[in-house]
Amino acid sequence: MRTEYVEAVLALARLIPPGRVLAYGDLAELLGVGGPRQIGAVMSRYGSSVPWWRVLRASGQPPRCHEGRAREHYLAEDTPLHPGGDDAADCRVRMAAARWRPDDAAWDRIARLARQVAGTADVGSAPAVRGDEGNVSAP
DNA sequence: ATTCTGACTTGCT
DNA sequence: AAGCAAGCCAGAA
Repeated sequence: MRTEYVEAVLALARLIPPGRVLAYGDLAELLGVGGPRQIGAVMSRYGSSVPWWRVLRASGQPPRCHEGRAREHYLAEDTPLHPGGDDAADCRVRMAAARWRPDDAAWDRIARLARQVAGTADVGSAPAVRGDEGNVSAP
């Protein structure tokens, strides 16, 4: 696993604002390299220094074996949680509401990171960004 | 080279 | 809603 990839993943994780989250697959898609499992591998090994709880499974479940610690952060950051489960260790984040939508400035940084991991010789291979797909469906 | 494994996803019961 | 199977991407044995 290339160092630049790790750095990019960690940098991207750091970009996620408090109270918001992103799925492993989202990070992989944003970087345009690798898959969800690669993100998971990076987070597992190097994620301790970044807000790892803001990176979770697409289902809204926190990383395995870290539900308890993750939940404390969610409560502290007012991350939207599913009702009911906000009492047990199996709390789930409401992805529809909590999923981070990067602003223009963030997109710029993300594109920079993507270019960085794609190798210096890429021809504007920005990630398959979806400009503004609606994912915030307010219930 | 081949097989196993994993902080994953998706689709089908 | 919950469990299962197959896909997927890379690193390790």
